[in-house]
Amino acid sequence: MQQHDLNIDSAMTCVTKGIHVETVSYVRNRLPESNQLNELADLFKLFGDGTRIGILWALSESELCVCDICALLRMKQPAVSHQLKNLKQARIVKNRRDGKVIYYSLDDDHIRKLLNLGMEHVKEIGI
Amino acid sequence: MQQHDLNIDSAMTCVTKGIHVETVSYVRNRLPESNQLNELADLFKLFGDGTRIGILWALSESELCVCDICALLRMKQPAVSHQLKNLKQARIVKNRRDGKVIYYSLDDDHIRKLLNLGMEHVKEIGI
DNA sequence: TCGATATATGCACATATGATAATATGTTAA
DNA sequence: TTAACATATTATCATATGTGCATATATCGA
Repeated sequence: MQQHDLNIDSAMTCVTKGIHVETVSYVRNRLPESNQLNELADLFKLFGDGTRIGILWALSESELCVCDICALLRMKQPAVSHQLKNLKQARIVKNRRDGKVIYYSLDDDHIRKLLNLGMEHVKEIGI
Repeated sequence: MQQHDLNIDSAMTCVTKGIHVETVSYVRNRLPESNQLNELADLFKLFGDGTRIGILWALSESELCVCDICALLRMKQPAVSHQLKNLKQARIVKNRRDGKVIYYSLDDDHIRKLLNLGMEHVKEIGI
């Protein structure tokens, strides 16, 4: 069953047949702008990695220097620095320098809340 | 400056020198088990994609069938089904069948809270 | 049973991404 | 200034991931 000859999006079929036109337009009006949704996705993407979640959880307990994180998570220093850079660009973490040592901490209390809320979900789901 | 001759992790340097041993062990005791952290990362990973965030936000407004989502997000049906499958496996969405049509909705109110909390952060950060 | 429709699945491919090694930068102390 | 140390950066590579195409499955109606 080929649909290549259609020049409208083949995905439109059930709606052009009028299945849930009302609902779709209702939802469309309530959907944030796509660039805002993309920013939201980018935020969550940074949480979506075992390494970074480890870093974030650690920082939610205490300010830490790069070496502390390396030791804690048994990671190489460049890998940690790389992830910290990503987190910093997104303003999820901030840092301060004290001599040779650079200390990182969470930039915002939303981050802690997101971690806790996510963990609640994980604990309830993981039967 | 090579450190290859060390058989301990080269990342350990600043800690083995005793920089923040106390802090590191404090945080280590408060870190969740690594598989729990990985589950948390997997949860957030599913939020970390523009397509899926779109789907989730849409479902947070209303139950929708696959075709509705296709129309709303202008995506091909297989792509939507694929993502819905991922979301369902993680118990982020659930579905019900009504004849030929399958309706999807959020499985859990945590999901809505996570979306809103994340969006709060995005709105505050986006100068 | 057959055709139409709605959704799911398997495969292939292009892209994104995280880790590593090597090296650079910046800071302190001697 | 030089040595030592903490951190950052760059380039490379292997892997993960999302999408599209083709096709399969499931349900309904004739």
